[in-house]
Amino acid sequence: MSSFNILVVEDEDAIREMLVMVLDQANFASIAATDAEEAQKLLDDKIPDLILLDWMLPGISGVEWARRLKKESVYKDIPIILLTARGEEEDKIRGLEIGADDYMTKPFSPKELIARIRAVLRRSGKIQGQAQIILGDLTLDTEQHRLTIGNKQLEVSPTEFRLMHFFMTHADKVYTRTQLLDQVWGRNVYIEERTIDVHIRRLRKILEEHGREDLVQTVRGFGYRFSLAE
Amino acid sequence: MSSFNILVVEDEDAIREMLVMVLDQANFASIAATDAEEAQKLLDDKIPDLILLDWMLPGISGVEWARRLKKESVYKDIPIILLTARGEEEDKIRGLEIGADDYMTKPFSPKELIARIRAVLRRSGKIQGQAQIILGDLTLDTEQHRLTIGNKQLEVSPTEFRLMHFFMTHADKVYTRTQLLDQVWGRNVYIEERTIDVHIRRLRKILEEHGREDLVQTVRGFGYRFSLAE
DNA sequence: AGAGTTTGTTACGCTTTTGTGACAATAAGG
DNA sequence: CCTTATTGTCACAAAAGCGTAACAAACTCT
Repeated sequence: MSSFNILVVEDEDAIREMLVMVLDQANFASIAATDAEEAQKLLDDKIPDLILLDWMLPGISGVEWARRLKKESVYKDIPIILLTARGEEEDKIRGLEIGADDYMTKPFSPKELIARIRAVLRRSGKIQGQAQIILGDLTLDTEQHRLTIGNKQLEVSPTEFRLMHFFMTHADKVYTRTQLLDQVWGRNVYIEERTIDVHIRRLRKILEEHGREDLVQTVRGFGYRFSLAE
Repeated sequence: MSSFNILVVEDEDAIREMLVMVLDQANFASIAATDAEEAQKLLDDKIPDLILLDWMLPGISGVEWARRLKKESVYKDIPIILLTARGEEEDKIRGLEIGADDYMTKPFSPKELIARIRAVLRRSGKIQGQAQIILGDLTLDTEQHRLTIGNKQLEVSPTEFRLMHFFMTHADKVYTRTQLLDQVWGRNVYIEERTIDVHIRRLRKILEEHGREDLVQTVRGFGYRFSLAE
């Protein structure tokens, strides 16, 4: 995996250093700034693949700077992950509104951070995941965002697509509802486990309409399994 | 589904007791200490699967102790979840550097705690034992949650699966009904011992339907033994 | 703003699972 | 061979787990 360049904008020394360290360990190259002005200079020098941006910054705030970036065509495609100490929903919504690609609430584990960075890079097309997952006559194309069975295309909702994507990349293994929530919805989501059942039901219905009956299997007392077998 | 051993280090009595109680209910075995020194002794005695560590401790602080642990190869792989009171945000960040695996801010819900513990154990790979247990032509796959004999799949209930899992991982040894209840059902479950007999019967029936007669053997006066021999 | 989708939650009914008591069968020991 | 302790088997009721529909909230897209 080639190295990516990540711009860290964070005014607190301890946190900034920690971030750089974590990134380094995960084989990301990083450049760091303590405020928006400094960051802007680095940006002019070299366009990074991703920006880790603190919400609160001296001078121009992180959000404000991000908003400006997203308006300029040169920068608007750089993915931004916002960092904030407060886990308030309001901030999150505002952050995502201005076009941030993800949002991390401090404190976060290094592993989670890295995972999110990868996810964002993947989404923005910088990391090429496997574009097509093929299982039997099922094909899920992440680039085209299409799910086909044979040559027929299935109409699935975003959640169904993600669920299907997870299943197809983790076939034959049983997952509990909790695990599915973690993996498909995200770790810090607060959703009833029974909701999974409903989504499974919807997925099954779509699959049934195309003649596939037993792809999603119930393992009573444990969870669900996606498998071509049996 | 063997129980995990969790070391709780917390100086406030009420919280520590609450933790132990919650863990117990979730079928985790726990040992508790009130300070780092005491915890170290317990650690020397037996390596736990996870440590729940209060940030603030009398004497050596939780962070300091954690840092030391992470430097010693014997201990460095034990996952640590730090517990902190609200309003120590900054400190928590610093805790990341020492390699804690997660954080919990007091007060937290038992549900959340258990969820995080599971997540950490899952990440660190401890929750996944050996995926496949193979004994002769019997295969039990915990990931796929399948039990096969030759290439035929056996339809077993959750309890039967757990029982079979225990038997296959503890073949050739005799277990009393009490032991089986403890190991397969859980320590704090109160069930009649004769119930075991019924489950054994059900298991035998399924095995018989697939031509295996004497896998589960009665040792009169003691209990049952699972064995391929005889 | 409004129509149509998507998504999460809840409630209800059905099926499977599970624990238990009753009784039959079996083993042990004099 | 008879008595007693132990185990095997069955049937049943309670509980748990799951599928499904219906509803409401949130989100999209024009």
